[in-house]
Amino acid sequence: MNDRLSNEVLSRIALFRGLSDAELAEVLDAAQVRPIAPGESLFEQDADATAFFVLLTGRVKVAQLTPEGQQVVVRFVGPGEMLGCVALVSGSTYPGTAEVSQAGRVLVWDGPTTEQLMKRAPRLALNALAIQGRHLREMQNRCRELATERVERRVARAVLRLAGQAGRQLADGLHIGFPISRQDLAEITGTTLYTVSRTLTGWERRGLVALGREEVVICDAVALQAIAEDLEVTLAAT
Amino acid sequence: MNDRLSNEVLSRIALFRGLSDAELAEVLDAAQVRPIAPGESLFEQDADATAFFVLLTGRVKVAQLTPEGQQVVVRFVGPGEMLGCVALVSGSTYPGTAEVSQAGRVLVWDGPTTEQLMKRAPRLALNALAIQGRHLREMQNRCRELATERVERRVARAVLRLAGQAGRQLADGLHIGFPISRQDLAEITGTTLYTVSRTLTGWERRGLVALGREEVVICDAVALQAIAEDLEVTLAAT
DNA sequence: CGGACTGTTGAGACCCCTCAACCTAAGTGG
DNA sequence: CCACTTAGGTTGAGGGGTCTCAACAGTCCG
Repeated sequence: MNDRLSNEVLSRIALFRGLSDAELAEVLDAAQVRPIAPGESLFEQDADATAFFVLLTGRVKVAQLTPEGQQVVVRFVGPGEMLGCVALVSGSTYPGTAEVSQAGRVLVWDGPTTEQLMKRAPRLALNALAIQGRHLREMQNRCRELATERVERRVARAVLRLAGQAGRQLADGLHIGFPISRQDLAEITGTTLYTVSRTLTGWERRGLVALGREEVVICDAVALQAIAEDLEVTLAAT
Repeated sequence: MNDRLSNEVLSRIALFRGLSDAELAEVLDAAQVRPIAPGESLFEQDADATAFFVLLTGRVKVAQLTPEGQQVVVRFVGPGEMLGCVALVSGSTYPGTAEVSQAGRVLVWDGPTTEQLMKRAPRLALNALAIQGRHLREMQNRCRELATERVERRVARAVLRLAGQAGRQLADGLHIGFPISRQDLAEITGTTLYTVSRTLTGWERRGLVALGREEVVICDAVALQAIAEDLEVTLAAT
């Protein structure tokens, strides 16, 4: 089955870095390849964790639903990233729901297989640990931002981060590579779609961004960076 | 050196669960035991990660400092828990500063040794992965709380969580096992010490808690739980 | 063409932060 | 043992950043 997976794709999967050819072959042999379609869920919040995923292509949104019905986006997953690792070994439940937003393909392993593979190829476990550590660090940073920073700065950071993850430079500016609504941005930054809308409109008036339906185009990345970072330039424009 | 570590202590260390006696001996042989004193730092934020710790006894507070000088508490670490795992394999920097708040002892390994041990005993890596996964899930929950919930509820949750971690039931109520200031609670919940003080005083008037210097005693855990959870009882007291 | 979804904008309220003053308890040194 | 210092805590007044609610506009789609 691994003849269908180009080396070029595999080499960009951080989880597999440093594995020997033999180990890689064993891991891939144990995997299933599955197509995923928009709207589909890879897993549901609070369901028992039964599978571990690596996204080959496409895009997935992982979100938590609060008891009151509010959504909070945990993260956006792009090609080459892993999913469902939190519940991996501990045999617990998924902390959120993984909804496919762009079609693509995933590699899937079940729980016992994953554990078995990691025991036979410790490199795999170490890679997973390192990647998960990066996720943990990111969540810590998000907590710090939520606790200490104003909404405008959080939105600026979120837009820049998304552009960094999946940005494409076109003639009119830096586009985010997938549709993203005001509601999505609100759920990422922990605010409301109203406040996001006001913030973005304000930036558009100052020429920092261009707006569209489910679209944000960054025109002046430097100025956005200034809002996101400490540099309170506040050059009394207008 | 492991003759100085009682089996009773070792059995409570989640990281070592499921290791064979031989593996455990090898891991412990590679470790250094170090006493730690209040005020001391196990590691500093943004310093290159060089060591991995397991806390045997004592208590450690891990906090992030924002560029503006505000502190955010990442977590409190108690006996048997591991520290510094985020930077472990990835060879990156520590995401926060680990300050000792109660004297005790730690086990220490350096980076290469840790990696070596995990390769030889995959169970160790899997345990670390599971524990770190739990931490990640907790951070996700905290983010959700910060993004969607009122301060009073966040403080209630924090107090209950701390009591769960290190609570001791005495005659006058459930004590948190270590001194904790209003400032600490503010840094945990992402608010200010003023708001924490007002919230706690309000609870004290209603008989839910008793307050002291760097001390909070839970008198009515059920009522606190009601504030922390959805159950807006709001039984117009007074 | 009508409905559903996404986005914008205004008005009002309120939660919470900020600043300031003051209080109490715990150390400290003469 | 007492003045002094310091750290932790409380409380009040005021202002402002965001949320909430509501109405409306633009866009996509059957």
